[in-house]
Amino acid sequence: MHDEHPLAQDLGFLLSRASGVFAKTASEALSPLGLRVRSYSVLAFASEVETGVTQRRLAELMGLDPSQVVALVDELEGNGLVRRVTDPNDRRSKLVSATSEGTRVRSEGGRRIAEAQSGIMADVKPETQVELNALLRQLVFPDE
Amino acid sequence: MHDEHPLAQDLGFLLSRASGVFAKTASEALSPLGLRVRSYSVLAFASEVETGVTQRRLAELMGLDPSQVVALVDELEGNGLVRRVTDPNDRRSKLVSATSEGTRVRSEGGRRIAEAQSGIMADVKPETQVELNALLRQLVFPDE
DNA sequence: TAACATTGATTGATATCGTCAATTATTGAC
DNA sequence: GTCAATAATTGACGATATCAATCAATGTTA
Repeated sequence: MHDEHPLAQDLGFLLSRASGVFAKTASEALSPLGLRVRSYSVLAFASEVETGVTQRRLAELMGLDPSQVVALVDELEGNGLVRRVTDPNDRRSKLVSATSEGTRVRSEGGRRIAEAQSGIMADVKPETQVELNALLRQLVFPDE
Repeated sequence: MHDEHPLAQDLGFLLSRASGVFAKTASEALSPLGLRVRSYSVLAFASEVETGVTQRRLAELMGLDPSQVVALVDELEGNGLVRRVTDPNDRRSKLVSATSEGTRVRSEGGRRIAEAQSGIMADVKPETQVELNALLRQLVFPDE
């Protein structure tokens, strides 16, 4: 085992690079749908719950500044993929939910991404993939 | 085990978020040195080999467009942390190498990052960390 | 050797992303 | 009823990603 790279041990560096590999693949897979990776993520969260998700929660889930969520939802709403309604229980919040068209596009996007990325982890044992998934989830969402 | 998040299974999403956690930590750790994460990475690679690294190679290692490397090296050179000399064997290439000051700053940066990130993986078994490292390396540098 | 394609570095343009400060509307607490 | 806290929004600015075009040097080939 050689480690000529000084950053080969640097987990942050490796995560960033690995993330880039996936992001690039996903980006190309989504491009025909007119979606970016970010937009797709928002759409996916908005598709999950019938009643919708607040933008505050979206920012939290995605690790974004709330102001970025505004722009993302603006765009998706403009394309008719999500709707944004004031939460009747708290009129400060807006509930973002997918339209039927949004739900359809989200599914299509999910399929495309899965297909495009299927090769990346092909050499990795399934149980290792499961372990990796659990590890990252614990790291990203420690409270859940 | 509940997975309320639609993207909880999405490895690309998790990698991106995890990468963000590390990047933010590293960024704060490096800020007192006047370095960004990217600059530090370039400096680290430039510190590794006495003779220096070509910018082409830097772009490849870091997954960047060559034009981004130009700006990064410009900045580091301006701060006296690296030097850039024409490769005598191929006058198209520039060899980037760390100055003595650059080597010192790189060490200091490495220490700061390690300290700042020590807590993040504290709950993860050492052998799992090793496995994760190997997995990501294989994914990012499949040919090495 | 002269013509041509390729490569490495560079510049510039454009779109996206990250971070912060400030504002407005609404809610909660005292 | 006043005041602090919260959710969304806008605007600004620097950082990042991507791409096209240029220039100098090298490699290829007729």
